[in-house]
Amino acid sequence: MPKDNDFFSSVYQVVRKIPDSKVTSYGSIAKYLGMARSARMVGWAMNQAGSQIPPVPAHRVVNRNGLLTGKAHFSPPEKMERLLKEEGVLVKNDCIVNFKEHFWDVEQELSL
DNA sequence: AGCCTGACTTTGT
DNA sequence: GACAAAGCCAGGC
Repeated sequence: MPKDNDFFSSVYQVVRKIPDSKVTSYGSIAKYLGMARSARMVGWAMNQAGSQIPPVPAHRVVNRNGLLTGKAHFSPPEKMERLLKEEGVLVKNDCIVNFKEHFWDVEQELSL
């Protein structure tokens, strides 16, 4: 799957560029890649993130509401918010506190 | 081929 | 402000 791998690789690269204590949304990544209407594909890509080398910090990717929608897909679901807390991101009730402050806009940070 | 599901987002009621 | 529906692409059955 070389062709599709390119899209996934792009997602992984962007996610890896996310600095500590920062998070982003699937939509931002998708839009940056030109698939603004396919945020789900980003999530699907994250599904393979665990199989990628090096591993992708998928815990820094959340939905538009700052909700840890993908935490259930982690090895232990608690690992996601634990990692976020370790990086300085407060998580409460599976939601990121001060999400907009921790939000890392791909298009903005990468100077699109 | 057809239908259903999914780590999303936006819009309309 | 909350809930429902639609749009989107890919994969599994």
